[in-house]
Amino acid sequence: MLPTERRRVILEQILVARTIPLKDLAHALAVHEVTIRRDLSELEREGLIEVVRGGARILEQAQADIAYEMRANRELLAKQAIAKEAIKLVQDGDTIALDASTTSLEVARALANRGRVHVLVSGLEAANVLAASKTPFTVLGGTFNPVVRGFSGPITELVLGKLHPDKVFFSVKGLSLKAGLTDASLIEAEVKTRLIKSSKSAIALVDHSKFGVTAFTTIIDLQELDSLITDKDPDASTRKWLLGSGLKLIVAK
Amino acid sequence: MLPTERRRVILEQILVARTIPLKDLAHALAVHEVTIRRDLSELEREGLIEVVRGGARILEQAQADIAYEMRANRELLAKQAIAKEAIKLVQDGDTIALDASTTSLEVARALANRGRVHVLVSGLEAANVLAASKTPFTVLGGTFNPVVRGFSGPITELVLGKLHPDKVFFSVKGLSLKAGLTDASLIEAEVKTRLIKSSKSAIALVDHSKFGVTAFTTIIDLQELDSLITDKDPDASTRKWLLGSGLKLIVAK
DNA sequence: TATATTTGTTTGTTTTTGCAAATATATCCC
DNA sequence: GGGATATATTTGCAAAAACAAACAAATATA
Repeated sequence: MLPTERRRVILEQILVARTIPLKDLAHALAVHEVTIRRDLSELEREGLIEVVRGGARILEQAQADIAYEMRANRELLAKQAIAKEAIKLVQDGDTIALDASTTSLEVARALANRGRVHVLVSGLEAANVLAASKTPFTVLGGTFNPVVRGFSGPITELVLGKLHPDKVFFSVKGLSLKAGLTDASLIEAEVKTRLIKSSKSAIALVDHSKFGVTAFTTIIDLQELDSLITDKDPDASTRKWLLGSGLKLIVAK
Repeated sequence: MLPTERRRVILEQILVARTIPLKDLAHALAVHEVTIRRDLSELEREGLIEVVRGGARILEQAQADIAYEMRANRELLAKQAIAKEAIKLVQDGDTIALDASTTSLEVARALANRGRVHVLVSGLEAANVLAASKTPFTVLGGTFNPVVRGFSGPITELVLGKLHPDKVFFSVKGLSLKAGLTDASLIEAEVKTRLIKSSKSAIALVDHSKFGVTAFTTIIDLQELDSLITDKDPDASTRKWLLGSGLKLIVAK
């Protein structure tokens, strides 16, 4: 088990148990106590927990942040740049829907202090971020999917049938000429598709690492997309293809 | 139990009871009296309490500060004891619904490592706890209510109309002879009422601090309740009234 | 292969805890 | 009030647990 993974598990345990003996952690993770001790002081240094004699305790104020901090965020800068562009499209009074992606999470963070919008989220971390702010928001119900840390399934679809947000921001796993916008799992793709179809305007958030990637299943046709925000100019042929379908291409600097 | 946690409990007990015999603490926490004594002098050294013969007393000046710090964990031991009893009622394969109360949050923590159940939650913290565990769960959708940190509103009700959990655990603000089970806000009460009506079995979680309290609005009639779990024996007349309506009264030790 | 990082082991120190004896304080009874 | 008695507190000590530091081994990385 990787050290970062081990620390993530430790955080999970502490989140559930609130306070936990060092011995239990060492036993559960099958490593020496010294290792756990070192992990704990590292986590304490990050301000996530408090080390006490015999173990560790959760910091009440960090409780909601922990789930978010647990995620290694790849391409964070790119996602933040994209999120910054995304909220420029938001107008007062809008209802904004966000999928459960990490890019949308950055949009949630950017929206958090904006006010005068209502947000519809399908991801747990986004809910935590917004709960910590004053932004009103609604959670799509549904069964929790640990992989994407979002909600999906029949309940989600039931709710989506009733709601019609003004704009939906969503991310994808891949963007390629041959397959269009693709995602890794059918269930998640289904939620995204429904979100997009129910909303008045759909904006895809696609960082450059997704260019040329074809994931498992196609989400929607390009024609249904209103805008696409990315952080780097795509190559000429992709660019031509994108613009050809009439969408607005926004490249964050 | 970790030493720091023990001291927190001591402080909480003193805060609740204002003055408490040392013997009771030693017995409740299952440690030697001298240990409690040493804890007390430590707390006294921190200026939080005053040690008196036979026990300790809260310092009026510190009371406000402590109360704030402990609000989140108030009656934690009682809630944990109740939660422990609650999960004894859970059977493999059950679908369990939890309201957004802090008592139900403790039930979520207790359920977290149990497995073989599906949980339906209406509170954000419970969702975070279950997400950190391996327990499958579904979130009722709805608009976030910052006061209770849970979801409510038309979306919640839409979802509740479709779901029928086996057992619902819920907490109340007050339990009194004249008004029955009461809660503080209409919106939250509405969610609870719906949850209870949609589920096959309703179990109220009522710690002793709720006895004799009448909050704003009545949730349900006692007749609709299957069980009531508490941490202290209610007085004779309340007890008679409760048992008279045919419910099962469980007192956690 | 060499270097850096992580993990485990050993050893010594500190802290915590329980027990018991000694001391202090309250309580009762006359 | 003056013991006698009971109860509470303090103190010293030893066992156990937790911790820190230094070093060795294993693993990963260049």
